[in-house]
Amino acid sequence: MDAGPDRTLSPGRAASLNTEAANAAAIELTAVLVAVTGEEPRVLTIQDGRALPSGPFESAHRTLHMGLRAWVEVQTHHSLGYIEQLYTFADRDRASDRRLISISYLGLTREARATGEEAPAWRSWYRYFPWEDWRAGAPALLAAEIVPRLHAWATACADGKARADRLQRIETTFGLTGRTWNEELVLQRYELLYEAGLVPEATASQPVPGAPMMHDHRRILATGIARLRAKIKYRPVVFELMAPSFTLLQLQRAVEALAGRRVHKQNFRRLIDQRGLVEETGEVSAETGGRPAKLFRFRREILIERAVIGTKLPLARSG
Amino acid sequence: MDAGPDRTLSPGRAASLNTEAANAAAIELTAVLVAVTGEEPRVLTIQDGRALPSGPFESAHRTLHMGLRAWVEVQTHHSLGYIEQLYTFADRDRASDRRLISISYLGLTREARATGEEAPAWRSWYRYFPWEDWRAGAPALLAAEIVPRLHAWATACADGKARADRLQRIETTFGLTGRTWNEELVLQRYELLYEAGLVPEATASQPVPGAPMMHDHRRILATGIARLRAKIKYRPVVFELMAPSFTLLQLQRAVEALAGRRVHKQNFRRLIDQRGLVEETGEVSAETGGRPAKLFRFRREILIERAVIGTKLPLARSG
DNA sequence: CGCCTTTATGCTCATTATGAGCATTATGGG
DNA sequence: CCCATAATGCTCATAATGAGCATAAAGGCG
Repeated sequence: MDAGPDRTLSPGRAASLNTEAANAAAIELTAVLVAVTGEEPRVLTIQDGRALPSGPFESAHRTLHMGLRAWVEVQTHHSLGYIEQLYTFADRDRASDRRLISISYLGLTREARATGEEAPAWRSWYRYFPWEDWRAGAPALLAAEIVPRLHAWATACADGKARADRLQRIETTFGLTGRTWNEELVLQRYELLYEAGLVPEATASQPVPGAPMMHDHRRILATGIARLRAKIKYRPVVFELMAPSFTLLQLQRAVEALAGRRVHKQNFRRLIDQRGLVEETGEVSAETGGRPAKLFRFRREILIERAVIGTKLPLARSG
Repeated sequence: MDAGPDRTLSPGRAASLNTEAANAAAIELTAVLVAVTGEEPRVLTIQDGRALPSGPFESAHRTLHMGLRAWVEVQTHHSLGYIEQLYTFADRDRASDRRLISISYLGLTREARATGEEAPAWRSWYRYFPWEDWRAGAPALLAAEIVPRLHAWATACADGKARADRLQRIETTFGLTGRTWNEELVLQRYELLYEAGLVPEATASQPVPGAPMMHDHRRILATGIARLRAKIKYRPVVFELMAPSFTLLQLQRAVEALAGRRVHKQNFRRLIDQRGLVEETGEVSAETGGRPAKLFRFRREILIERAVIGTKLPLARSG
């Protein structure tokens, strides 16, 4: 968009000016497919966990949504309960100067045997972001390694103003000194680490723990996790990750897996039935270890009954 | 994405398979630029209000954000305070079977003389969505025309199940029979009207009031309005639309203009200063008609102090 | 000048939402 | 029968939210 003041961008001129752009750009779709299995949030990967499933943009389907949905259902043998566009990355490629347009999607499903030549596999997303799992308290990794190294990076900054800014960002995104941990800042934390040269994608030397991915796939994954962590608080999307019937504790564990933190059990239950999100199936599950738990199912009707509802998480410090 | 089960989408194969796709797709950017002037939410349009500024995707800038920002600043002579990606539409064009990729952005700024050969002009967004302005109560248009015609459309449906679904959607998206109006459902309402054939974009006969736009620009605008209405409730973005100093009533009017509804004055003030979003400039404005109002400025520091803050609107039925 | 209109501000109150605990109830396993 | 493990039921204190009432400060006007 180099248009000067007299070169208004307009649909009418798009066709004629577009030739160069269309030839210079490559388009691909990238999917962040999430499932929760055994209290772990998992993401579908390929290439031995080094990439998200993605590919060229070509489809007989009328919309991207429909194309993606069809593809995922073939891959996972499960219907894709929920799908949402994440972000379109269209930055000029540093190497080739070619423009790569990457349209990313977030999809929620249930885990199944994925098949394909690229060895698709479900992996816990905390493999890529170990510092994001606070379910057992603050990860030791943070105080032991990440924060000191971030501080070192900030302090090494010559310019005083920039140094103060960096310190400020570290404090807020990682919830230090009095501030609280905000589980939604997944992307900001990753980008800070990237900027500080502490991830393999940015540097070769001495990265912080956490498996890397090809291209900017870890950034896309961070975007997906952040979006999902925000979304579960006001939309009943967790249910797309659950079996048809489940106990309230199973539901709670799924939420905790996604949020990376514990919630207060009784308050969680209060909230769930206040909103009328579930109904009893009439059966109970005896496999819980203690008193048998009632089984519930999601009241899918409410998706149409109310357009926007809340499933706010009652967040707590302890379990 | 016609990939069968054994044709995993992968980055590695993207380049080779991509040729056809790249040639078949045209890429353009579309901007929803918003300002608030004289208690009206306004959007920058071209072509006598029939289109949003948009154009081919070609830029010397490294990222789309940067390119868009530079372009808008040249056009509006104002810095673009806030910019965010809205959505990427990439549906197969009904006419040409060519794929048109349209990446849309939402930008907040302040109104200025826009110049250009396409006659850019700021227009109230309620020109395009007259039913979305509830500041003076429910628009008469709704009960008089829209709802009856939607009901007629639903009732004309032969299939009983589909008819019930349509009625249900009408009730919830328009907040009928006991439900309350949800100002965030801008897109859903527009799409319902589109489906019912009540907008000029979908049909030639007897559309409902509300100016149409070329292509799917009114849909993009609806997306932008919806996003902004949601955002002002938890992010202090309104300030990007304000002059450097303002009275609390001016701030409130801006929020009301965007939300399309009135808020409770005292509660609004309580909330604003609870969050510490503003500070007094020390001056007062005498042009308010009554008692002079203190002038405030946005405490821009808080954008870094806290990563996520709330500017929840205290919504009320009356002013 | 005193009254009225208009807007700015300060405060109170009822209700609801949220964060934390305590207590009791079922089951299966020593 | 005692225990550990969960599932559930309830209570309480505090914060957040929706509505009003009351007072203060200007300008316009008879």
